[in-house]
Amino acid sequence: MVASKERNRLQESTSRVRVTDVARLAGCAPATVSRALNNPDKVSPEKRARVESAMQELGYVRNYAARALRSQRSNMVGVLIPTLDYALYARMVGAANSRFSEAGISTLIATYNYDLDTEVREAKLLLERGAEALMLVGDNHRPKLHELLDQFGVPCVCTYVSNPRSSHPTVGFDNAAAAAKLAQHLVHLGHRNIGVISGLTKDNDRTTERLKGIKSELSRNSIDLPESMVTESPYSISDGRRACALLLSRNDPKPTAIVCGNDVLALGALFECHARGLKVPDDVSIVGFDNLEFSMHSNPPLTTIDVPAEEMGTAAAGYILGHLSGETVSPHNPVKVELILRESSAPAAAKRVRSA
Amino acid sequence: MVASKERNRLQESTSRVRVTDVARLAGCAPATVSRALNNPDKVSPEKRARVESAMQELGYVRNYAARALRSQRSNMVGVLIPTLDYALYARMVGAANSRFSEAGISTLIATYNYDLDTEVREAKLLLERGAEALMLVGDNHRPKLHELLDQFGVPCVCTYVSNPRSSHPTVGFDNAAAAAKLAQHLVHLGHRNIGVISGLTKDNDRTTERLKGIKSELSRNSIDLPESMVTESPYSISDGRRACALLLSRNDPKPTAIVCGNDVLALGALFECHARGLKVPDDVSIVGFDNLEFSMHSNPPLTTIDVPAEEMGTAAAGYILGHLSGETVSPHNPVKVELILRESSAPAAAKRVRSA
DNA sequence: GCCGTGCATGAAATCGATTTCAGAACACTA
DNA sequence: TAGTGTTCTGAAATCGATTTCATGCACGGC
Repeated sequence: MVASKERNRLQESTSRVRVTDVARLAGCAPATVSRALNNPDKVSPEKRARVESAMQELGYVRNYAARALRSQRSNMVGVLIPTLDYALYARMVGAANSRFSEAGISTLIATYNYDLDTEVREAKLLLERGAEALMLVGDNHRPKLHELLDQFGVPCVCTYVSNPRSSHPTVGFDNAAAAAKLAQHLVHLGHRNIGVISGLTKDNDRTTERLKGIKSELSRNSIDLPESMVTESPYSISDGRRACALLLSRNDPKPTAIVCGNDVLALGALFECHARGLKVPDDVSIVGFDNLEFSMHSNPPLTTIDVPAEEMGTAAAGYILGHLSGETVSPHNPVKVELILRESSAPAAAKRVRSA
Repeated sequence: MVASKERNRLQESTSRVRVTDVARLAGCAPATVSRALNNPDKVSPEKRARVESAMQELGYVRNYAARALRSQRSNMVGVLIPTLDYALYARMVGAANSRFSEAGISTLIATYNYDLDTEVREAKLLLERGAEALMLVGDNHRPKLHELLDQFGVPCVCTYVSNPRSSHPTVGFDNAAAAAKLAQHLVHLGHRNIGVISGLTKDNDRTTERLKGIKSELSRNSIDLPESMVTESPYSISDGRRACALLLSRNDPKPTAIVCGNDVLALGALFECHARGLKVPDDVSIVGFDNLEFSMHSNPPLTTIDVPAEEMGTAAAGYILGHLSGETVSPHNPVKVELILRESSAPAAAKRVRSA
């Protein structure tokens, strides 16, 4: 019988069921229905039961637009990332989304393809949509973006970076320091001719910082890094190959090691070396960044920096949720990035031994 | 002066600027402001200019909740996928999102981790949020989900599948046929002992269909596929390795070829073969599915089925946009999947020659 | 010179849930 | 028993933009 009633109702349902309908059936005021929904413990158990069964019977579903309008809370947050094509961003968003979802918050997603002006436009849209907070990537944004955020009184959190001096909350790590660690590792192995395949640095403080970290570490060790040993490349395997080919085509001092801006580039470099008959790590050491899934399986497995994408996503979401519920949350949340030593890097000496 | 005014206003702005404020400054009615925003050509150029400058001056930003409530249009669509961890889904969502974004539509994202009951819950949430359409993956969903969709009168599109008989619009391809093509390729190469590493088939019609396609193609060729030659595995490289190890541990007739449910599993299989000193494709042929970025670079490059994720995302978004703007759009939009022949598959004979 | 047509405009109703405010019912204390 | 709280409830105002409906105006045809 309930089933038939329901079928009936579905067909009738040109106009949606509203709180007033539920209230009528439950014999109470709309206000009570609303309370039963939002503060169940403020409603007497009997009334609550009546309301609940009325909702059930009518197939009531909330209208969040109305709710958002009146309560001034959208229960949505915006996630603004460069692209979903890069696994680490996608995974970070996935993790954040799970966390938000648990808290009854929906995720609005927007991408800006590494273009900061697009980022501003998308951010504005997210704010108009009522996003209660914004999750960003990096700490380098147009001032306009922060103006908007201020205007709306909407908090944000910058992921993938850690900068205690930043006026914006961050969840991430020090890209320069992490990259320096990588460079240091190669230096300790005795490499002196080091090439760099950086990600594109335009509008991207993560790649910029990584490059800076490498440069400063090398100069700290009085190692020269000529401009011709540094290339920039988009994040794709093929581009990594191309960039590697470029570095290896140098005649003077060929690099005995190459630092890559991420593992995708490193994988490309690995392939290029194979293709040229260069042995990794005997002839060239290759190190990456990010520790993607395939990196432990590549041939040879990649020495890299492990970046805990899921952890960052979860932590960023946690920060936002805490902030939204009025808790005092520490604005700077570093995550640990680790140097993962695998077989793609080895002492520079090894090469000399081989060629001897 | 404008700047100082603006700064002032920002500080004052405890209460947000509304259409009535803009209207007052522009010397017109709120209705006109609304029209200037939504149907610019219904407003005289002079008024429009006045309104626009007033909006500029006050820093007006729309309140989409109010707009959505009154106009019954949220300008949001929901994207409901198993996970963002798998590159193909992420890329598909990215492409769809770009298309939506161009059309002024925002993307609400939700994941259900391959669990159809979670999918229903998340779908309900998206609908409550006002999603005007839902983009789904696969054609296998709980009836409840479609009931909800019907109740709300919200259209959906199922991606990754193509099934003209389905009552729901689809954008994708015939997984069984595509997988059969893969199997056929191996059969044509003379393989008779074929192993299968399938993705998990629970609640997943794509993997189920692929497995079905392989089975039927083999049986069509009178090739036996014992249960012990079929394993299921989550989508990770390590799991792929494990599954491959399992298949190779068979003693009786060892497989001379392995069909994998996707390229991640295939890559795992490749690694496992290397580890065991088996040459691919001389000792074992390995074929994958999806044509991920790394697949053309693996060693050897993978024979696989190319699945155009971006194209699917764009097409699905296109379908939804068309449907929403009242156009009559064809409900079934197949995308082309191609067998990509690379070096990971070779005639079965090659093996006998080697071992001879 | 008059009337019908069409366009720009404004006043006011409206979308649907939440929330404020005030009142009722009840319990508990002095 | 009166007084003081507490808890539950309902009526009505409210969030902010859109949209309907009606009006005024200009224009062109007859």
